[in-house]
Amino acid sequence: MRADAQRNRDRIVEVARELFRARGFDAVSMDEVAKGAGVGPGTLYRHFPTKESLYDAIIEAWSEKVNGAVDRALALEAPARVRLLAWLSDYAAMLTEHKGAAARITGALGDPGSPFAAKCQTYLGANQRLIEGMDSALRPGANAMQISRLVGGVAAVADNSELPADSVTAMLAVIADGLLASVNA
Amino acid sequence: MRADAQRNRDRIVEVARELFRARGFDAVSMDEVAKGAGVGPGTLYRHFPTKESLYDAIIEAWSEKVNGAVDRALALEAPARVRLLAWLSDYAAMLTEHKGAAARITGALGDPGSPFAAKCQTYLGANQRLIEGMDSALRPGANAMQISRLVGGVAAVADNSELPADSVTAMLAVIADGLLASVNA
DNA sequence: TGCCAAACGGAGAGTGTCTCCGTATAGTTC
DNA sequence: GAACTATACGGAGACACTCTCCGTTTGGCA
Repeated sequence: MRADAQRNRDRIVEVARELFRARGFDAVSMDEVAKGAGVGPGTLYRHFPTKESLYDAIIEAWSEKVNGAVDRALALEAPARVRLLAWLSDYAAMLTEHKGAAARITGALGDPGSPFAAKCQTYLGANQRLIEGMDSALRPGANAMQISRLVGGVAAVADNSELPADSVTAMLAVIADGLLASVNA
Repeated sequence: MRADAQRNRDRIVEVARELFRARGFDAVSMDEVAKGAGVGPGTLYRHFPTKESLYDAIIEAWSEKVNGAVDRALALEAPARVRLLAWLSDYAAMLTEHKGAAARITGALGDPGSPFAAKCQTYLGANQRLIEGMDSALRPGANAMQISRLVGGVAAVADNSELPADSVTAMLAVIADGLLASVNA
């Protein structure tokens, strides 16, 4: 890649990350990103053929964080409930870090054609590792996809309504206890 | 209201309901609704100043269904878990009846300025009635808003990903068991 | 220095929500 | 039934957005 192209790409990602974080995916227009980065719309679309692909580039680094969070949760010397809740909280926090991300990523969980497909695989894999690491303390039937969707739902609602952290924690606690419940009916 | 205006309004609502149900809120344009109802865009906007207000008119009748569902759940001669799950399932089913509704309504839960504010009050009231009718079988801290959001989150994910009914039921079961869990940590 | 593949950027196509305003008509009054 | 007026109609178009095309510019190399 030519030096000027690399420079422009970097500036676009930087500007877009800040704009998306502050105001959310939908509320920021591509023209705005282009103007903020000092390039024309054509240049922006040369680097990122769709708005979603730009978004994907922005959350690139997340995947790495995910596995770290699972490792931390599994390494805790604590009851299953605490370890589970630690992971769910980290997971939800990562999903709500960027406005609009939770709904978008959770919606892409079952769609191999999505631009986020690779990230979804990382997430699902992380949940799978957690399940295996917890040695069937979870209810029968609990699986990575289900957990991802449950937490994704909570995160999407939290993001959408800008809920305070303790509301989110309380909802995640309900889910954690539900996942740990021995089904009795 | 003049007779022709009433006729047009009725036709618009009828056409829009069918279009929204089939293809979802975002995928249907107002021009399309206008054309389908045989009126001009100006007429459509005369009756419904925003797209959301049209949506609100369409889901008008829902509120009545909600209280019926609570009554049915409370009247069941069955363990708390069964009654709770019955209500959560009904609630989620109503939210996913129209594509896009779950996220929209759940997002409006805490926003008094939303066009859906009245409907949200109905939903919250229904959940409150359920809580009171279940005589504190629920975990401490569970409240109408929290339950609405939890179920809304599941419904939004289900709607977004077009999940089969049994997946939704499984997720609601997790939430129901979580809500019934005696918090032990 | 000259070349050219690569990158740039802006005009504009296509689509969406919503508005303005001249025209048509329902309902009332004589 | 005719005239009148408030009400409703409908389409052109303003404005915003995503994304494309293509003539122009420029970085990197021989």
